[in-house]
Parts: sequence; structure tokens; C-alpha cells
Amino acid sequence: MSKPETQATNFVRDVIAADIAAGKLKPEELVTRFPPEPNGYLHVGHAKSICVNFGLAEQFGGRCNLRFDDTNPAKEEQEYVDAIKEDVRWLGFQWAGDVRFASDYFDQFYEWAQHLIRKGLAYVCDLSAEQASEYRGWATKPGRPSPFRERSVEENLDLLERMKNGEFDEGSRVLRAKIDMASPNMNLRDPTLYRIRKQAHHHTGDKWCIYPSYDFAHGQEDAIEGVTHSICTLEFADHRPLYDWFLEHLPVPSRPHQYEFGRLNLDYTVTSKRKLKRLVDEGHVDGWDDPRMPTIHGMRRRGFTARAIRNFCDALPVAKSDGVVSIAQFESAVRDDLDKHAPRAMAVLNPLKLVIENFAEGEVENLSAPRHPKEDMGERRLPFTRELVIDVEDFSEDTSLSRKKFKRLVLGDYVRLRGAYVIKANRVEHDADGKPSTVFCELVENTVGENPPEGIKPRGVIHWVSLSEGRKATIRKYDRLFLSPSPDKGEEDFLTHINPTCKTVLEDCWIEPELADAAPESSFQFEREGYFVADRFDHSPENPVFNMTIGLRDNWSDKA
RNA sequence: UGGGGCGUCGCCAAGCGGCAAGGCAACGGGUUUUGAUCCCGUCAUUCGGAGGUUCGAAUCCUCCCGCCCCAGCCA
Repeated sequence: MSKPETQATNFVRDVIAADIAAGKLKPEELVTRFPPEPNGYLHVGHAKSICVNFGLAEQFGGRCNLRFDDTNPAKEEQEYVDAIKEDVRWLGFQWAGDVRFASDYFDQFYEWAQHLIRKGLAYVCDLSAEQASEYRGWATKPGRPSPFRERSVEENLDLLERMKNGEFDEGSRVLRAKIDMASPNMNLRDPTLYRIRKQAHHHTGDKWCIYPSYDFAHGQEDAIEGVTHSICTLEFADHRPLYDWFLEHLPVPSRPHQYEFGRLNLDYTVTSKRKLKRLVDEGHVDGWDDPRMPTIHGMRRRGFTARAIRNFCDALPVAKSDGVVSIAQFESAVRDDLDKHAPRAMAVLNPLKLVIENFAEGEVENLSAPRHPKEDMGERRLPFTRELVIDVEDFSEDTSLSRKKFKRLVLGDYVRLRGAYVIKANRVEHDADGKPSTVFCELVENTVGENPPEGIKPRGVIHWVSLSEGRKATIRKYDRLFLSPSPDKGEEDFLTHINPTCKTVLEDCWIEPELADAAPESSFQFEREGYFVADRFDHSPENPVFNMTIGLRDNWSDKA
């Protein structure tokens, strides 16, 4: 399918365009940011956010920062920082300047905390987490003021300093903003600004034992970096008043604005970091980059190209509604991209031996075939020999099968070997189980690139590989990880929806000789089978390994 | 329940008072040495529901219904 000629709607883009039209902003002054917390691997949902933020900057000629929102040392690790940087680059984006870290601004945040205290807008609270929760009240019940709410500026300053110096235990005290304990917006009932965490931080080591909360950090990070449009997901809409409150009460260098859009959800897919981590930790998949994972690392290993992922994301509207996109739409983007860019080749996944009895033993006829039916990718060598393999599925002894229902090789009938001769199956040998083990055939002379003589009607076209010239390969087939469209809804554990046959390893596959030399991560269409990628890590010319990215579109099998 | 957000074809959605875009899926048909691609065609008298305003409403008003988010010293 061709890409939609109208670009997907994006209300943030409209806001930016309006800001420019109103003279509030020059296009090159636009600054966005992608602000992941390094507490896990990025997934499809993040891919959309990346495309939105970097894409907008690109469109208007502005900039987009990559900033790690690393305010919680308990959950964050360097491994994730590295993986996230790799993912953003792999998707094809370049962040402006150096990678930023929220933790680079901790000194500034501390000064701003003191500033709020001096203005009487923040206080150290000694309530336990439980007590604080009780004081906060309930949706319909206003909260009560903390008994520590009216401490003096001096005492607050002193206490905060001592929190910073590690004099108090974790959980014993927090710094809170003094806003409104009766606000209908729970976020405004004196939110926490700093909490004590005596843990090493992946970026700042043991310099700090107090860490700012998301709310006390995010807007200020944006302001420090000159971010103009801070784009986040819907669940932060309730935080916007708080975001604005800090920017209004602090001497920040710029005034960013927050906009929220609906995150991307896909059916048959789980994207909560907690659940993804469980799949990895409990061994249901082979790691964060398992080709079945919806992580960017996993999708990459699966053979979903960066371009396909980007096209998919760019075609999705940026809106305020929170829907579930069909995985079929994603798959369509993948096929669309791979069809255009993947060279064709032949691979036999479940081999059945063919002997062409009227072709000389030991002879090799080097046929050639285009690498792509439409794009100019040159030709590849296709060696034809006496012994070949075809897929077991492509042969039948049932001569009553209609030509319409079975367009493959049938005993006593003709079929076209793709890019080669028309052949006829004459007789079959069986193994001990009664299954066909060898099919003896004859080829029809002068049918390479030519139609067979009058009266010979091949049932169809099947793919094949030379037994002597082809190469053995391992092919890993993948299917969707979950059988349920919404594995994480419902009472039951989402793991009960895992597809038991989502991974099949085929060790006895045959591929065209050229395929063995494929570069890792290069994609091919194995004709009549689907799209496959040379495994990023396991593939080598000696031991070719391909992962199935996705099958070809199939409009007949369930109708036949 | 208080606050915030959202309800238009099976899915994602445009639309902003003038007579329901588009993509995915589905379904017919054509081309084809991939049952792929490509091409052509079909697919909402109706916009969560009920009233009201108007010559005219998915678009404005009222009430009702449904879904999501918030009560971490997570982000």
C-alpha cells in the first residue's frame, strides 16, 4: 500500500504552527525533548514518542534533546542508558548536542528548593508515608494540613540541608510544596519535592542522598534546556497545573509548556515495563532483544526495519484519545517497507528431495534471477542441479486435488520451478512412515524464461534450492507472543495468554548460496514464505541463521 | 463519588453550522514465473443516547450513558 498522501493529524504540530503564526516563536527556536527514565528498554510506545518529538523538531527546523529523567536511583541503571541511546540512533535520529541528564541539574534544583522555602512555599514534613497519605484525604474529602506545614524558614532550610547531608533515615522526612490541601486535583495537595534515598546513582554516584521527585524536576529540566513544547502522555495532564506552578514560582530561564497526547497501544501486545521485565526475568523470552518482544531492541532483531517503524508511527495521528491500534496496521507498514526494499531469494524451510532424472549428475547450470521484481537490484546466481529440495508442503500425491485449490506439484502433473524449468513429477519413494522421501521428476526442455509447449499447463510456481549448491541454515519462525488481543486486561495473569508456539526453530533448512554471505541484519523476502533477516548476532557464513520477520500476506489459505 | 481526558465504519481516525476524508481490516474483480506486489471496485442516510436552538447540527445548548487517568516519599 502506498503511504497516505495526507499527513496524519497532529494537534501539537498545529499548536506549534499557531505559535509561529502568532509570532511567539521562530521555527528554529522550537525545542522538544525525549525524556526516558533509564529503568528499562524502550518499546513501540516510546518509538511513537521519539517520532513525535524528533519528528516535530525536524519538520520545523528546531532541535530535540535526549534527556534521561534519572531522578530515582532505585530503578535506574547504566545498561538502560546505553540501550536507549542505541535505540534512538538506530531509529535514525540525532539529538541536539550532548545527551542530557536530569541529574546534571541537581545542584540547581537544590537551590530552587531553598528558594521555595524562603518564599514560604515549601516545608520539610516529618510525617511517615502512611500518615501523609491519610492526611492527604480522598477525592471527595479535602486533606488536612501537615502539623509541620508552618515551620520557620530557618528550620526548613536547616532540616533540608541535614536531609541532604544524610543525617536522617530514608522515609523519615520529605520536602513538600505548600500549595492547597483541599484541591480537587490530588497532585496539588502539598506534593513531595525531595525524598531521602541513600543509594548510589548511576550518574552521580553517592553525591546525593536526597532526590527530586518527577514533578519537582521535569518542568525545571525543560526550562533549563530551553524546551518550548514539552510533549508527554495523557496521564500527566493532571500534573500540568503543578508543572506550571513550579515554573511560575521559580526564577527559571525559560517558560516551556506541556502538551499531552494519547500513548500508543497495540493489540496482542503488552508494553508495561513491569510486564516486559517479567517476561525476561521469568524466562518466557530469551532476553530484552528477543524477536518476540515489542522492545525496540526486539523489533530490530526480528527484522522490523527502523524505516517501517517510523512510517508506522508517522502515519498515526497524534491526538488526545487513547485507543488501541491493530497490530495488523503495524504489520502492514512492515510489509510495505520490506516489499520495496528487501531483495528476493529462495529458501526451503522443510525440505523434500527432488531428483531431476533427465538432468546430468554433477552438472551445474548457473541460472540467474533478478534480486527484485520491480526495483533495480541486479541479478543473483541460481545454480540448478540434478538434486533439489522443495518444501514438503508443495508436493502432493493426491491427484484429485483441483488446480485451483492446489497450485503446486502433484504426482503426474507439471509445476514451474521459480526462475527455472517446468518439471513433472513421475514417481515417489517413501520413508518408513510412509511419507514421501524423494520425488523423481523430469524437466521440460527450453522452459527457462519460456512458456512450455502447448498442452503443458503448470499448476503453479514453487520455490526450490539446489541440494548440492545450496547451503544449510537455521531458520527461526516467530508468531505473535500472545493469543489474546488484550493480554493484560482481565483478572487472570497475562502470562496465561502466551502463545505456546510463538517460536519454532527449523534446523534443516536450505538457502540459496548467496544468502550465506548476507550481512547480519540484512532483510530478504524468501519467496512464497515471507520476510526474513540475518540474525544480528548469530548469523555467519559458516552457520547461517535467519529470523522470520513476518509472513507474506495470505488471502487464500483460510478460504481454500 | 471530586478532578482531568475521551466517545464518528470491525480498528486508528478527519471533520470546528451547510449536506460523513483517509489508512488498516474485510469483500468482489483484473494483471502476475512469488496463492506476494500492483491495479480497479464495494464497504457509516449516519456521528454514545435523549431533548432543544436553527432553513440546516457529528459540529451550538441541556440532561443522561459509557470508557480511561489521578489518592507513590514511581515516572
